[in-house]
Amino acid sequence: MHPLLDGLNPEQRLAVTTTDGPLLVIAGAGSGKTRVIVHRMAYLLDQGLARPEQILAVTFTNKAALEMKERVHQLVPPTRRRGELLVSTFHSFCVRVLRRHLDRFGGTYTRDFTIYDTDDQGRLVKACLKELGLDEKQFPPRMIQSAISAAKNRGDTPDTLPPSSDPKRDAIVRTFRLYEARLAAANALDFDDLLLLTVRLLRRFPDVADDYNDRFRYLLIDEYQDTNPPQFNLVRLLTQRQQNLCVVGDPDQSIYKFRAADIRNILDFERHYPQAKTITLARNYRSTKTILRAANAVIRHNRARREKSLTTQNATGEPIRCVVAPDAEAEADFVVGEIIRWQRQREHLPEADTRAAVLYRTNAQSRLFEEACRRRGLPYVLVGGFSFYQRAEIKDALAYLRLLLNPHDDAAFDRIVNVPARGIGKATLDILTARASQTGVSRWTATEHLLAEGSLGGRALTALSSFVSLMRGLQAMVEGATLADLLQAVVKRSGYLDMLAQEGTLEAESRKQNLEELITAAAEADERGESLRAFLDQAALVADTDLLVEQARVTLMTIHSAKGLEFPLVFIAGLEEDLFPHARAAVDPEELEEERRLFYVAVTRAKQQLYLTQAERRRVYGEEKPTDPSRFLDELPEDALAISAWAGVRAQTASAPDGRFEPASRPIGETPWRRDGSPEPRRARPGSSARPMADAPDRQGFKVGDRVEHATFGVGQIVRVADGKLDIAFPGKGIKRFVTEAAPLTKLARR
DNA sequence: CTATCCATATTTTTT
DNA sequence: ATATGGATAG
Repeated sequence: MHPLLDGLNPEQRLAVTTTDGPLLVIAGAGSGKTRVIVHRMAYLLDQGLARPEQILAVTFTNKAALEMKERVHQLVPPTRRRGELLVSTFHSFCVRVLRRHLDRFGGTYTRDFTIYDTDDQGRLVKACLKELGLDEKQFPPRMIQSAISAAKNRGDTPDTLPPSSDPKRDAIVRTFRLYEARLAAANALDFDDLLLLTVRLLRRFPDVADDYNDRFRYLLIDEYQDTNPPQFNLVRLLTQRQQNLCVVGDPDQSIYKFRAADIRNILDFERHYPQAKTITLARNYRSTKTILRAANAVIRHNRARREKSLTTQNATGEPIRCVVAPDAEAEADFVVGEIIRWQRQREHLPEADTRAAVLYRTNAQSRLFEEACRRRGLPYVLVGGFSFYQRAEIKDALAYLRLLLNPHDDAAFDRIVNVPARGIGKATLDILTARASQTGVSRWTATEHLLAEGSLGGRALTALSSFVSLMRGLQAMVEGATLADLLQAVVKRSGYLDMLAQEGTLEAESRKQNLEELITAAAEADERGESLRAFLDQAALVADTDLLVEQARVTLMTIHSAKGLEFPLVFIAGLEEDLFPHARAAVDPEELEEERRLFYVAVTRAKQQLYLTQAERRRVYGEEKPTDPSRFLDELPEDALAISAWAGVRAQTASAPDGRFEPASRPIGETPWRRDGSPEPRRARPGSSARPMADAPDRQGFKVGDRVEHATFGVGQIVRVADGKLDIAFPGKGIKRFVTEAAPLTKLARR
C-alpha cells in the first residue's frame, strides 16, 4: 500500500485518492478530516498530479492554514514540493488577488487599498448616520452595520434595494449608499468587500479568472459548511475549467450564520456539482463512547438535518460530570480546581495528554476564569477577548502607518488626527467633515484644500498644518527606512510616547510596553523581508486563534474559537437559559438549532472527560439574577451523566483554613472539601476579592498577588512562586514563566 | 479646545 | 460593573 495511506480507514483512503472531479466529504466531528485534507495534498504532490503552486487549500483561520502546510511538508520530501503550496483563508487569498489585480477596475479602487476591520466599519457607519441626520437611538449603528453586511453578502447594492416607506429600511438603504461612497473615497475595503470584489473581478475579467483556473488544478476547502454566498461564488469561479474540487465539512457544525454562512452550500453540493462523489466519515477517533453518545443525542434534537450518527471504537470513558455552582465565581473556582486536580493526577503523562480547555458562549465570561486561574496560580492562555491587535495604542500606531500608505484612509485619519491631542477639536473636525462630504473627497484631501485656501482661523490652521507636516515628514521615510525604524519614528515624532510618559500611570506604562512589543514584531517582519503593506494586511486579518499558544496546558476561549480543536479535558461553562442558548437566539427556531450545533461543537471538542457547569445565580449588568438550567442539559442521555437531577442542588461555600478557595459546589453525593469540622466561614463578600495563594515569598520578596512590571511584557500579576521561578499573568497575553534572578522585573504598588 | 463629571446602555458568536 | 458619550466648566 502507498505509505501515505497507511493508518487511514477505507473511507479516508477513498477521500484521499479520489482526485478526479468534485468530491464532497461529510466529515463528522473528530473523524480525521484535517488528516484527510493533509494526506490528500501530500498524495497529489507525491503522485505528481500537481505541483505545489497548482494546489489551493482554504481553511477557516490562518492558524489552521499554517499548521496544515507544515503537516504536508512533513509528509512530502522537499524535492517533491518546489514551488509554493497555497494554504490560506478565503480572506487572505482574496487580499492576494486584489493586491495584484484591483487596478483593473480602473475606478476609485486601486491595489493600494486599505482594509477596514469591524471597528473601522462601525465608526464609519456611525459617521454616516450622523451625516444623514439619523438618530442613533432609533437606528442603532450595530444593527445598521449588520444589515448592510447582510445585504452585501446577499449580493445587494444600494441601487438594487428599492426605496422604502418603512423608515428603518429607508435608513438602512441611505446609510448603505453613503457608507459605500465613503469606503470608495477612502480606497478602503471592508471584510465583505474583500470577497465580493474578488468575485466581481473574476467575473468582469475572464482573462484573470482563466489565469487562476489554469493555475489551480486542485482546490480543497475545509469547513465548507461555514462558507457564505460570496465564498461559494468564488469557488464556482475557480472551478470553471476543471472541477477537481474537494470540500470537507460537517453540516452539524455550521455555526456562523451570523456571518452569512449558508448551510445550503454543503447540503446542495451534489446539485451544484452533479458529477460529485460523496464520502461520509462517520467514525470518530477523538472522543470516548460516552461523550460521543451525548453528542449524538444532542444533535438529534435538530429537525433540519440529515441523519448521521458517529461511532467510535474508543473506550467508554468516564461519565459526563454536571455541576451546579451557587454563582459564577464559584463555578470558575470549581472548574479551575478540577483542572488542577486532573492535571496533578496525570503529571507522568506527556503534556499533550493533560491539556484542558474551558469553553463558554460569550467573551464576557472569560474574566471570571482568568481571575480564578490567577488565584490558584494556574497558568492559562486566553484566546480572543481583547487581543493584542485590538488594543487602542496598537491600533493608533497602525493607523499612522495606514495613513502613510494611504492618505485617504479616513478611518485611520479620524483615529489619530488628534491623538495625541494637538489642538484639533470638534469644531475644526466639523468643518473638515463638511468639506469632505460636500466635495466627496477624503479627509486628507479636504485638509489640504482648507490649508491651501487659508480660510481657517489661526489656531486651527497651526494645528492642522503641524499634523500635515508631521505626516509628510514621516512619509519621506516610508521608502528608505525599515519597518521598525518607521514605527519608532511614528511613536516618537507624533508625540505618542511623550503623551504616555506624561500620563505617568501604570496603564500608560503598559501601553508603552505594548508599543515596544509591536516594534519588535515589526523588526521580525523586517527580518522576513516583509513590506509595510504585508505587515498591515496581516495585522488586519489575524484571528485570535492564530495567536494561540499550542503548548499551553489550559486554554480559555469561546466555543466559536474552539472549532477544529480538541482537548483531553473540556469544561463547558454557563449552561443556563438565555446564556446558552443565548437569549437573542432562543426566539427563532432556526437560530436555536444553530445554538444547538454550537453546543454539539463544544461537546465534541472533548477527548476523555467532559464537564458541564451551571451557575445558579449570575450577575447580569451588575445585578445578580437567578438562572434556569440550559434546555440542552435535558437533551443529554441521563445515563451518560454523573448526576441527573439539576434542580435544587445548592452547595454551601467551603473555605479552607489556609485561605485557599475550594470549589463552592460539587456534584451530588460528594463530600465537601474541609480539613476540620469547623463551621464553614462565609465566602468573602463581592468587592473584597479573594485572597491570593499563600505561597512563601522568595528571597527577592516577590509574592503571589504582587503587581510587577516586565521590560517586554508590561504590567502583570504574579500568580505563582516556586523553585526560583515566577509565573506572571499579563492581561491579554497569558502567563509567562521567568527565572527569578534573571527576570527584568520591577515591583509596582498595589492597586 | 480640553478635562471632568454624570447618565446611559451594554453582552452573542468572528474573518 | 464598566465603557461610552454627552454636557458642562475651565
